[in-house]
Amino acid sequence: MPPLRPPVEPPNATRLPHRSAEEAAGEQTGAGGPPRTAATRDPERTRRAILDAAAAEFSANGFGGASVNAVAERAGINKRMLYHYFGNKEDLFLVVLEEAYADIRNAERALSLGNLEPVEAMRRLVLFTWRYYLEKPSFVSLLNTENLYKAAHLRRSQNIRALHSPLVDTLEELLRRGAGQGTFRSGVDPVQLYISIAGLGFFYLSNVHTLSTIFGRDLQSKQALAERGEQIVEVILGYLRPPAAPQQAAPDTAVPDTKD
Amino acid sequence: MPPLRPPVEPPNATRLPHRSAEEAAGEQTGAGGPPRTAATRDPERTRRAILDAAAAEFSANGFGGASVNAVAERAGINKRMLYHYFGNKEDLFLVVLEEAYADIRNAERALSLGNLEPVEAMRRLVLFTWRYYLEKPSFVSLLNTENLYKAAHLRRSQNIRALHSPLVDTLEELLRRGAGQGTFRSGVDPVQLYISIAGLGFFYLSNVHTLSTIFGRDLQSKQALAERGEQIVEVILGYLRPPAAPQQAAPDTAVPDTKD
DNA sequence: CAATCAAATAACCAGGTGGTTACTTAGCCG
DNA sequence: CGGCTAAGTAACCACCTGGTTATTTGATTG
Repeated sequence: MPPLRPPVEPPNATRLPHRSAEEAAGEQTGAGGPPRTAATRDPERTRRAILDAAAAEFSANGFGGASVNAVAERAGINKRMLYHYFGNKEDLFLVVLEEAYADIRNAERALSLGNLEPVEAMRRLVLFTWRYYLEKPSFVSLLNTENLYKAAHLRRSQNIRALHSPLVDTLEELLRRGAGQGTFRSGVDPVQLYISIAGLGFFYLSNVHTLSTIFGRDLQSKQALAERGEQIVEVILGYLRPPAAPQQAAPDTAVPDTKD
Repeated sequence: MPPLRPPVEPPNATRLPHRSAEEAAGEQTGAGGPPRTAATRDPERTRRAILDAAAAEFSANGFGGASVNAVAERAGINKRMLYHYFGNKEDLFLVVLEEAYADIRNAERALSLGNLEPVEAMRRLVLFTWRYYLEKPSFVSLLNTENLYKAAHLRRSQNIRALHSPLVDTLEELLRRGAGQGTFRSGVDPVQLYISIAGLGFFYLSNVHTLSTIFGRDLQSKQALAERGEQIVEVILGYLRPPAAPQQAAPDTAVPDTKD
């Protein structure tokens, strides 16, 4: 009896043919004898195919539920190659995780929040974070899986911490600027704030299936998702408004505009 | 080679001896022949032992990573009994989930928020939610696992939805009271708000291992946890403050609540 | 053009998987 | 007390698991 696995909706197009259409075009591929081995060797493409397949498999089934056999099949490669390139299941998972983190932090940096007006910068960061999770559900799932294992893999990573300090620095500077001009309350911890920004979206998406079920309401509809994005912005900016009794208003630009 | 499993810290005391101390006391247990079968039959205790063991196993390893052999071992019962009482792995998981939900909703109801002043009631709900997750990490883990499977088990549950409507009703009434007396902004959707309250704590705890790693900061210390609790209260109550320019203050109680 | 080494393959391994078959035994009820 | 059912046990099953062994083959390089 096959082990239960989470549902896979589309016949997932992640399994790449080992050869591109271009390359195969110049030869008689179909009619001839059975091509036992791939005609061309391409370590880079093989590596990429394994990583993509692994990301899909791990995020779909969790670490424990994922099967290296299935990864190899998805990638269209021999299982032995997976061990050749990545050593074992755990090391493969770590590489997938590291890539996922690098991707989001790079996209974040591209926002160039330092050049924007604080409220606008914050709004963009919040919406970016929400939309990133929305567009990359595999990222959400991978993090959940890794936390089930108490970050055992990630903790072995070398450069993970350096990857994240720029984010904290940016946020810190943003909060300082906002507080200086009186549009943000002061004394906000950037790490706590980031966890709030992330959590308001992450939890919604990560738990959308149970939440939809218990509240009897489709939380994945286009409208519901758009509403949630707005909601998160409102919560964060609403929280960041300075308290009614102004702590220390800056003499010049200190108009407490609660725009939006 | 044994399959990788998430770490288990203490030699988990969840495995109950099949017989209570009282019962065993009245007999010569130790010296005699090898007691092949339990001297007493107790379906209720067996059922309970299986459920407790299953909750521990599922939350520690996820659904896919959990092993029914391990559940039986933890519970100190023969695996066949597990199938006798619960049918199969999936049905067992569903019962565990239903129990977990019933527990939190019952505890919530016991708060009697209807009798409290709105701001105080909200503060208590927020802190209760945070502390519940904190004290029952297995609940957090179970929900994550169930969402990996797109709530396939929970969706088959009959009475799950009825279990949650009182929560929404309570929150709705709370928001109406608060808006009526001008301490909360109006037009807040109770479901969105609850997801925010839950998410601010759930995400922190669910992802505490990766977050601690990437930010290089122990987010599980007593102090950090206390700070987070305060933070969540601040974010929610900060958000709920009415906007600076009062929208339309109701002279009496006739607040045009745009509920939903 | 032979040597070399990485890329790739197929077949295999011990042990774990969810689930079952065949059986024994305790306790209740007529 | 006899019989029946539910509680309980041990051994087993086919299949899947992560990982390996032994081998072939493509491409580069001296």
